[in-house]
Amino acid sequence: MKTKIKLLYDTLLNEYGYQGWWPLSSAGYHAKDYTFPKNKNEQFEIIIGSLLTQNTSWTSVEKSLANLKKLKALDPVGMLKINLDILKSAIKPSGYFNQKSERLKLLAKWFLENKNTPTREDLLKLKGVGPETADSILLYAYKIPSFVVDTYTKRILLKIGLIDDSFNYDMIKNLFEDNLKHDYKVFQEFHALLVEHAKQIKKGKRLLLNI
DNA sequence: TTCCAGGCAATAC
DNA sequence: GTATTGCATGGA
Repeated sequence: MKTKIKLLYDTLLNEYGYQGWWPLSSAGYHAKDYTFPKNKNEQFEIIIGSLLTQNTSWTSVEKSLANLKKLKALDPVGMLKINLDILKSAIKPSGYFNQKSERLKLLAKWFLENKNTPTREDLLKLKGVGPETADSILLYAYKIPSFVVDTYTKRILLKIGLIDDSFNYDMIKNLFEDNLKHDYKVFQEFHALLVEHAKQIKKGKRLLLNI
């Protein structure tokens, strides 16, 4: 028998289709193509995108990424070299630019010094990287099946009654990971689908799914 | 104008 | 150990 989690996945996929995350400045969304990132620079772009998108809309992040690209700071070496004040103005659209600029610099340094695939614990030691950002980096930059839980995820599960308010980040993460095959492609789609669904609900275009 | 957006760290209690 | 607060911009 299918768990409610799997049913939710099938329903969302049927409703919205493949999401093609993580969007990249060069390739954009890339539905059904799970070969990204194709190189170290794309991997780094996902990492800094995951930091920039904290508590900020993706459209704001896209502006910041475009600014960084013009300044040749969308790769780790360029990020390390760029003047701090110029960096701050480049990422201004994403908010929290004082904190984020410092953390981007540290991420670039870390990325260049550590060539091996990081563990979740490695990532959580980095300044500005909490549970969601760590899982995003693992899942989208390194293709490791680590489920990403964001505020949307919790809100949707609450709404359909799969959890109550006492569930914390790790409990929700485990709920998904215990009920799904550990396939990074499924984890990537599922998280992206939850975000899309939440956006549709906010726009008032979708009602509660029948699950 | 107020609220919130693909959170996290520091501080308060 | 849990709860609260600051961080900052831009669009609805």
